[in-house]
Amino acid sequence: MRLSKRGEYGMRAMILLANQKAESDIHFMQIKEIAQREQIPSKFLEQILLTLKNAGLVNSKMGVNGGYYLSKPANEITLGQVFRVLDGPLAPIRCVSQMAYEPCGCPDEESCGLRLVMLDVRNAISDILDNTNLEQVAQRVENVRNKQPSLNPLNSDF
Amino acid sequence: MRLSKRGEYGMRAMILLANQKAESDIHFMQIKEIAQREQIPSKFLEQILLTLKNAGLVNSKMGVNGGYYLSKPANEITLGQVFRVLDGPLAPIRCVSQMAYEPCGCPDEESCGLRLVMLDVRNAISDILDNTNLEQVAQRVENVRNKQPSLNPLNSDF
DNA sequence: TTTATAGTCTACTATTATAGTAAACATACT
DNA sequence: AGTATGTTTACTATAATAGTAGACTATAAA
Repeated sequence: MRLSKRGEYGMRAMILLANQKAESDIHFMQIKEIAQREQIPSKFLEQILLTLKNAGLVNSKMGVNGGYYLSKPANEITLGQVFRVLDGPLAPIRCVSQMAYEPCGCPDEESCGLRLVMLDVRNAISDILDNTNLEQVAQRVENVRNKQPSLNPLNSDF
Repeated sequence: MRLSKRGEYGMRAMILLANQKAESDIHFMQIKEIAQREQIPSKFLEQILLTLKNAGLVNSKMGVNGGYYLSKPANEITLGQVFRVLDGPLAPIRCVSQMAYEPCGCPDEESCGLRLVMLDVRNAISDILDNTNLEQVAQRVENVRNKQPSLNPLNSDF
């Protein structure tokens, strides 16, 4: 589980799209606007959104006033899904991956200490990302924005 | 958190060294032997062990009957330490890294939804790797080996 | 004191992933 | 018809990964 730039940009774009959806029901958001608001190179973002579209997570409309939008309600898209599309398996090592298992070459997988621990890690990651959807993230963002208008910028609990 | 081949090989070597230490008090284990038992290219393993030595996690003795051994008791070396030496920060993204923080370029870090979630992920990973030491891994391996003597047909103990 | 053994160090290579850029093309609204 | 938008293909530069090769150095036993 390491987030590449592609993954980071794609996740941020999806979260932004989820926020938009909450505001007006179907808003076509253009690459240029997303790129500007999230500080992402727009040509790179183009590739990323295309990948997400091919995976069925977003749709788009061409032409004037076109743009991108989530293909499903925000609460039906998990961060795990987005991550897997852009950065592959959640597992830190293939021998504990659910979606892309491969033997790693250790002499005995059953009693491989590394594998036992990494399986725990994979499950911990999955517990978070597969159980967090875009709506929940958008909600968290809003909570932070509302609850602290002017307190200590380093403190995130109040 | 993604384990490279370097990381995987290094972790497996460390776990093997931890097992050896339990058996005879100071046993110098040679690169060749580790490479053979763990199926690791020995020239690559050489580099990895050197890195671990420079980080102070193992020591070595040159010459006839030389080899490598853990520089500290197995219960004082965590998987987190080994991982960081070979594969860098645990965090999936730099903006939530404790050891190698860097801003990621989002417009407002405080209210970045991605960052909030990734911080949870980082902490979940750290909870496991920074609280698991080589002795515990060795113990887990032994438990598996003892408790299932003949279930797995690939088991090489019989 | 020679010799075999074992780690050390410096270079080099091949492949893949990352992070883009550029330009032609297709579609849809006015 | 023209313009704004997404689509597709092709290209590039840099870095990381996964090694390999070979010379060098230290140790201990014969």
